[in-house]
Amino acid sequence: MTRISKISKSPPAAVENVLNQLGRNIRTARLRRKLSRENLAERIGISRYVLADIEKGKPTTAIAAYLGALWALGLIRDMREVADPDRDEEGKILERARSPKTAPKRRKMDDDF
Amino acid sequence: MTRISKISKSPPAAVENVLNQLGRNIRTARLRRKLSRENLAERIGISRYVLADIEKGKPTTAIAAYLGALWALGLIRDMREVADPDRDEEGKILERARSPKTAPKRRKMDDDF
DNA sequence: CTTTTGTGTTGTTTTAAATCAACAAATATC
DNA sequence: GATATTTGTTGATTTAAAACAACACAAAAG
Repeated sequence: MTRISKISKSPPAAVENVLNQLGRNIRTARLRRKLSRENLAERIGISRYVLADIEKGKPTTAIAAYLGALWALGLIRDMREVADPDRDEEGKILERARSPKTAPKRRKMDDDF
Repeated sequence: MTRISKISKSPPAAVENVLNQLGRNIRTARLRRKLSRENLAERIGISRYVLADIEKGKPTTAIAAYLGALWALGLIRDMREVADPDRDEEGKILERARSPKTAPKRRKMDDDF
């Protein structure tokens, strides 16, 4: 936000779709649990306006607000596998390939620190 | 965000863990693909500074930036199942239960519009 | 009908997110 | 060794996200 990024101003279709779907899913989960926006927003620690933005799939909203919604709804577990290195088959192949000069590669460790 | 939300200032452990893990996963995927921060950031449409924040798991960064990173790395598909109503067993049970007075319930439709 | 609750909208204020520049440090490449 | 690239950090600027108030409307409850 602020100095709004290109990715937020006009996200690629794939990102926009995920965002809209996520917002609708959060709304569905809220209604199923018979929670009002105000009620759920309070549990998350945000205002009802931000929760409304989330349900609309607003791109510029802080990721913590989205994750907080999932958490408050008991759905945060769904995030655990996202981008899991063990499931990143393409990445594993690229790593295994290790072609002599694909790019500058600088860090010795790949996993973390 | 400004007027920093409680959820961003001090996220619950579950949210913080997901955030840190997600950042590390994105970093791992980037390194496997031998992309520099600047290179990947350009593809995403953000600055290298924001990508650095993402890899650190910064809570206040726009969700579109995170999703853009996943998209640019070919990992956006992992987001499609998050909070999927079909998988929300607890929500389905609550909906089926329909106890006489659990909350004010206001909207007729539960799925979307 | 009246009251209550939930939601949508608009405008205002606050304030920190995103960017950029410049430098230092680390790593890779030659 | 020297050079190029990547990354980290710090400080300054820009600007829109988040909160808030106030209103209207819808739907449910009395």
